[in-house]
Amino acid sequence: MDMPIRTADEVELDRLNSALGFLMRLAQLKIYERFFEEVGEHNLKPGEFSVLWVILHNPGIRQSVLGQRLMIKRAHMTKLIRALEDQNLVSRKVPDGDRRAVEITLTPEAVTRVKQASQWFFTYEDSVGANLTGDERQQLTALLRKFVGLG
Amino acid sequence: MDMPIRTADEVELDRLNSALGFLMRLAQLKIYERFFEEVGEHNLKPGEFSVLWVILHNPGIRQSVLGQRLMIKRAHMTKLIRALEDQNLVSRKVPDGDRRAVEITLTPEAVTRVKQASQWFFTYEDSVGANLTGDERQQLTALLRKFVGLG
DNA sequence: GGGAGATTGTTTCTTTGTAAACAAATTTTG
DNA sequence: CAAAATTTGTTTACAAAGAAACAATCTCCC
Repeated sequence: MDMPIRTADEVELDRLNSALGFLMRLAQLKIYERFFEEVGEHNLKPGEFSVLWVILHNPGIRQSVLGQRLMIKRAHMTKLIRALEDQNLVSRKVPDGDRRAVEITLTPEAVTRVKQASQWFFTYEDSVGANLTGDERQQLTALLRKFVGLG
Repeated sequence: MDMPIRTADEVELDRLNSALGFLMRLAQLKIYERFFEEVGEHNLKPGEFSVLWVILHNPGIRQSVLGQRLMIKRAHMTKLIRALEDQNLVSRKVPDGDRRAVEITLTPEAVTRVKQASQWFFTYEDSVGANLTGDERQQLTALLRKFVGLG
């Protein structure tokens, strides 16, 4: 009857079961967890990789713009960029036009490194959602892209 | 030509555009951000609410099981529960059967409080994904539920 | 041209969550 | 049954991320 639950599967979530925010959080945690199981310490974390990837494809991008697109707060971006600079992966340049801003570029080493890292990164990304059919995966990415407003 | 990007919309994401993990992270951040815009400080954060909600529907649930279901690590769960206990929202009991475990129950005050909070919480949850059609929203939740292995 | 206000990045402080080592109780197994 | 291994929760130390206050620069508008 009122026996306390013993296993996670028996837990009653009630309305939480169809709450989008809740499901999304669970999904993201699951992905993140799997990432470290599969990829382990590849010395470039997913967050760092995506920052470097975007800089690779948008050389000279400004910190603020990078942050807006990746939803990283300015304060945090400062730390990320400095960490990358310390590893000699990016260089910062204050443009003449606007001396408040900072434009970021990859160092040559980083270009090589990121291209190489992209292999395992996207291999992993492709394996995410292996418990869905191809169609479902396709649908899911399309819906998410619309949801976050990426045309 | 090589003009640096100026606005977030122009940023080239390349393959990141269809990377499930990346999109999921973006989606979750967007939800979280909107949460605080809309709900503000409702003195119960989304994480706390979901913990309390699950305890409400599974009285006497064990910390470990709760953590497994909500993907909260044991160390963190300890802190969450203690914080809730300090607010007099939950009570802990070591069961006779297994003296390592801790069974959690809501206090009567918490029952009232959670039921009340559930009104704004689920109102918010329903508003998440307002830029999708009803069908799309439905699809998305179904896909996420399958993805995380619920039901 | 010269303030009023907005942007951009940094710094400092705090919150949130994880990792690793531990203690106590339980289960497994030889 | 007793030693070894596992589970459960806690503690301590640390990393990731955000908030608020700040300084420098730029934009707008009179």
